[in-house]
Amino acid sequence: METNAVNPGEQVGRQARILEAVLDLLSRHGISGVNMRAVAREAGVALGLVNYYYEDKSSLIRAALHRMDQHDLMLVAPDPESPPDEQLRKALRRVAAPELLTTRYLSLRLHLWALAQAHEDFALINAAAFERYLEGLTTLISNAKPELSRDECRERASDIVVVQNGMWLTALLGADKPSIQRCLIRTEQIAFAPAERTSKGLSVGP
Amino acid sequence: METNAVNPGEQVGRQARILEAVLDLLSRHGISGVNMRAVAREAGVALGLVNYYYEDKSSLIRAALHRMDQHDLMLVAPDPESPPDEQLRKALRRVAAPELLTTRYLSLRLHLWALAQAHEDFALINAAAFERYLEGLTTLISNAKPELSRDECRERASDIVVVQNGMWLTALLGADKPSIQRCLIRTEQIAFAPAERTSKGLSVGP
DNA sequence: GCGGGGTTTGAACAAGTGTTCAAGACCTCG
DNA sequence: CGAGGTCTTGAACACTTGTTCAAACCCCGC
Repeated sequence: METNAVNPGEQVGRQARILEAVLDLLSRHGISGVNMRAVAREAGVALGLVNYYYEDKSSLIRAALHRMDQHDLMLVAPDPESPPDEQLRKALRRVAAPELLTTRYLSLRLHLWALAQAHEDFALINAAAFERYLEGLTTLISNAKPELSRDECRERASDIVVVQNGMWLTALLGADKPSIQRCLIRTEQIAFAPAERTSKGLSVGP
Repeated sequence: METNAVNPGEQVGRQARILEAVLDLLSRHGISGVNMRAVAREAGVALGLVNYYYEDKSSLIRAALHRMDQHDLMLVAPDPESPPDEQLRKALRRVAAPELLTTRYLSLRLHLWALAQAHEDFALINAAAFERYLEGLTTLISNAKPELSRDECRERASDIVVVQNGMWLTALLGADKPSIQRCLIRTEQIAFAPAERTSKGLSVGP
C-alpha cells in the first residue's frame, strides 16, 4: 500500500518525481508545456505511469495547486519558539527572502493563478488557500498586537497581502530588487503601525 | 490596401473582430482556450481567415500583447488640460477605477503576463511596455513634484508600480474592494510624500 | 461583360494531444 | 518455485491542433 523503497539509493518515488516534473514544466513553459508525454519524459518515466498515479490531466494540475498552497501556508505558520512580534516579522520577511524570490517559484505562482482564473474548479481551490493564508496572517498580527480588534487585524492583513502580491509579481516582471525591499518595509509598517486609525492613519507629513 | 468598408453598417473590419475574439477568449479561458478554430468561431469568420491576417498563432498573441500594452500606456499618458499634480492623481486613480477593475481586463493582464513568462519573445515585448509605463509614471511624478530629482521620482514610481500590481492581482483573486481602495490611497501617499528621505521616510510612529 | 486585385471559405494534412489497455516486470509472501 | 499483488511499459485509439491551399467570392475600373 504505502510507497515502497524499491530500489536502494536514489529512488525517490515515481509519483513524487511526476509531480515535481509537473511543477518544473509549469514554471518553465506554462500550461502549454505541460502535457502527459513531456511530464513523463521530464520525470524519466513511461507515459502510462502518469495516468496510473493521476487519473486525469486535471488531477495533475490539482495536485500541483495543492502542493503550492500547502507551501504558501507554511509562510504564515505560527512558530511557538519565537515571541509573537518576532513571528510576524519573520513571516513578513519570508516572502521577500531570496529563496522565495526565485523565478521558479514566482513563475509557478503566476501560472497557477492564471489557471485558477481560467477554470472554475481550480479557482475554488485557490480561493480557499488564499483565505487560509489571509487568516494565518491575521492571526499572526493579532498575536503580535493584542490591542487590535480581530477586524482591524484582518484589515491590515488584507492590505499587506496586496503589497505582497505586488512584490511577487513585480519581482517576476521587473526584478527591481531595491523597490521590493522598500515594499517589504512597507508591509512591516502596516503590520506594526500604532493602533488608532488604521485605514488612512499612516501619517505622511508633519 | 487599407481596410475597406465592404458591407454597409455593422461591419467593423474582420481583422479587428479577430483580434477582439482573441482578447475575449484569452481573458475567459486562458491560453488553452485560444486556438485558431475557437478564434474564428468567436469572430464569426472562417478558419482560414485568421491565418490570412495573422500568419502565425504567435503573431496573434503578439498582436494581443501590443494592444494591451498600448492600452496600459494610456493610463500614464500626460494630459495637457490639467495641472501636473492633478494629472498624477488622476493617473493613480485610473488603475483603481471600476472600469479597469473588470475581470475581463485583469484576467487578460494575468494571462498575458503568464505567456510572457513562458516565452522569451513575449517577455521582451512585455518588459519594454513595463519600462515605458514606469517611465511615464516617473515623468508624471517629476512634473507634479519638480523639487525631486529624477532618480527619486523613478524610485517612487517603482514603489507605486509594485503596489499597483498588487492591487490588480488581488482584485482578481480576492476582490476585497476596501483594501484595494486603501492601497490606492497608499500609492498617492508614496507619490505626494514630502521630499526628504523617500525610502524609509514614511513616518510610522510618533 | 470581363478580367484582376484583394478577400473569404472550408477541406485536407501532418503533427500533437489525453486516455486506454493488454502485456510485462518486479517484489513479497506462502 | 509460483501465485498474487502492485507497479511499469509503450503501442494504439480517437480527437484536437496549426497550417496550407485551391477554389470561390466580391467589388471596381474598363
